[in-house]
Amino acid sequence: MKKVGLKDIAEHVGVSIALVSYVLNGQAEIKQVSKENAEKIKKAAELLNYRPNQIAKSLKMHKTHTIGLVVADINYRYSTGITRAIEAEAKKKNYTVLFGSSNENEETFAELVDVLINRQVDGLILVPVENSQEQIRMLQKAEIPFVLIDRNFPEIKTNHIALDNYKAAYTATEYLIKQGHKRIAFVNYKTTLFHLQERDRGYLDALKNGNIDFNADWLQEVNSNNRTADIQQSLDVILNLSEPCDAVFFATDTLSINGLKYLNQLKTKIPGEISVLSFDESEAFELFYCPVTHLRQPVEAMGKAAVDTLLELINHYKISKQVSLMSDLVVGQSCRE
Amino acid sequence: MKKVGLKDIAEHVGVSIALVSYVLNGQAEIKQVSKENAEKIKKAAELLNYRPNQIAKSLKMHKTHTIGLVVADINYRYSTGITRAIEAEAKKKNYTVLFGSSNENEETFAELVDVLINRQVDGLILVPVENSQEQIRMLQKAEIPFVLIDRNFPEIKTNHIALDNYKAAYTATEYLIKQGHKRIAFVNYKTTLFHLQERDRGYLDALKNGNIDFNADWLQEVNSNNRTADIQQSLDVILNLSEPCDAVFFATDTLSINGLKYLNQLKTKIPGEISVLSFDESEAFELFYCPVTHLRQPVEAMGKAAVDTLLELINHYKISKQVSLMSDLVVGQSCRE
DNA sequence: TCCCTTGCTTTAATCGTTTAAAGTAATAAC
DNA sequence: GTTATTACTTTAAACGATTAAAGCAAGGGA
Repeated sequence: MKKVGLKDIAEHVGVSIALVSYVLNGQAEIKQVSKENAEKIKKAAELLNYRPNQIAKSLKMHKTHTIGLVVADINYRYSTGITRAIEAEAKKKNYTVLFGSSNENEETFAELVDVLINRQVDGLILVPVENSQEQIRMLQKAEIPFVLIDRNFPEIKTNHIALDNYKAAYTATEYLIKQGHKRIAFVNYKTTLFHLQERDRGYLDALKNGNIDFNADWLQEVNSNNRTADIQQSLDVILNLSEPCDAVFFATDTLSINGLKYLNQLKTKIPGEISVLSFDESEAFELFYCPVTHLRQPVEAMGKAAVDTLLELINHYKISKQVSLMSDLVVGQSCRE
Repeated sequence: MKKVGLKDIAEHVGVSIALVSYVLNGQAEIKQVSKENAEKIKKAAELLNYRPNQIAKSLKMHKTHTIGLVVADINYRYSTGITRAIEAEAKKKNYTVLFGSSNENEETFAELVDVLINRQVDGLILVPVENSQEQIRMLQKAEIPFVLIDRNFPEIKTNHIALDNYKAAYTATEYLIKQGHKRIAFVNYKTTLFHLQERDRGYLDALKNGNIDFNADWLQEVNSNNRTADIQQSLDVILNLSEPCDAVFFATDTLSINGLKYLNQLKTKIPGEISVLSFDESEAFELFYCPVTHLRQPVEAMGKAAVDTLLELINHYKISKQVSLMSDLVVGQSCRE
């Protein structure tokens, strides 16, 4: 079964290709196609099971109705959430999503962006990886519409959608203080990523405003390529201080999962011996013996905002938009009351 | 910054477009392009930062170097695993993956397949949903290269890659019997999907060959759109039989997670009061108080097999390939020793 | 001198669409 | 009875690449 094109329909009906195109694009009225022909053309298209060749259309129209999405790691819960949200929103707007996962790797990220551009995506939604500033600047110079999501670089002015990480971390820490915790640890990645540093800042400010004297041992930094061991070491430190911590706040879900696994191993009782609070949610929390109190990101809203912003950019509204969203604190039973 | 095309390079160097095309496609030798020009052209391409327009190329070549992937639900652990595997393998072969999630919905599935075909993907890798037989037959009639993965319809002869579900369920059940269990329940979805029915068959045959008299109450069927409640009811049944079950085998990870949550709620001790075995793994198992014994699917091998098979089909080798893979039994501590 | 290679380059058709612009009857206006 | 208008329809040039086929010098052989 060979592909049927406009030509086939035109021949079948006995009119020109142009007429067929007009009718099938809903321009029958404006181009004053006779009702008779319009009818015949529609029937023939149906009969021959015509599928427009989007490739040809894209070439002519300089629009592919495709947006490219690069997430940091498809294995993150955040990634599947945001992918789903973006896909759903894009579909509503009649766009297709081409997507890839950089696995937090700079080269892979650059490659993916390249592939997507070569495929003529109309725009990009990106979760940038560490040290991808040059790549981002390149996109700006090339005037390719894009919006950053989840993360951004404060030194580069971009359109981006992100959580108010400072406030989120602040709120969570404040919550722990209100619950009566006096020695709150924070486990974060050692990173140059702004959004994670903001979480540090929120944590520290909340302590200060809560009149808690910060002890440098409380802020533990984990190296992402030595995660498991580093987390264990971090927890060993905060549990064995002369005054051990009574709460630990993990800066991401991956940190939480690893941390909780180790705490399980140590048979540390939660929240009896230590309270636990996590940034981001995880499917794994569902089966933990006590529901983990965590910050939930509004992925649907983020996805929608990202797609909306990108489409505005694509449609040549020269806009500058920085959307900052709030997280919800989902109270479980992993923090002392 | 406007897009640079072959024309721009040609003008810059002062040659024809054809020459540029030859050189940039590595046909310099065979087309006997002078070294001088070849050199100049390559330099100019670099200088102007030329990116070939894949759309135009695709239109001419009738090949997009894109494969379409439709998974059942991006939230399944299996989906992210297989997506990753397929992406990686496709990348090696220089193909891009366009993907979508049907959310187990028949219409969404059909729509996605349609969109992908309109985008002229070279072929499709599909996890078909229930009642999508017509859609599959349509693809065969249209001679569109595709391979089914994870699931297939025995009544339609297709190329497919799937687990040997019968053997996997058989092996797992046999394992439970060897561990001394006498009353083994199996919780599965109520479904017409062949691969899930095969799991039933494996379970039943293992019981028979293990000389265990099957009790109809042991095989519980859950309605997927009333999952939570149905699972609870199922567990209530098997736990409250005059002779309660001493093991429960869940047919999928989603069933396991829901089941374990309920067992947690009931404070049923695992494996003390009941042993648990799960098909598929889940991130959630990591934080369960005892590691869950489960069957692990070889997603990497499946992804590779799917891509390989599809590319063979695309390259006009008219093949018929049904790949059946084995799962591993990952022994945890959720089954009585 | 004429023709045939050889070595290199250009011309032009093509892929399947879109869409200005031009063409063509029939009807209306003067 | 011309000319204008209306109501359609077709022509043909794009879009940016690929690639047969044709073109064109310069050198070699007769």
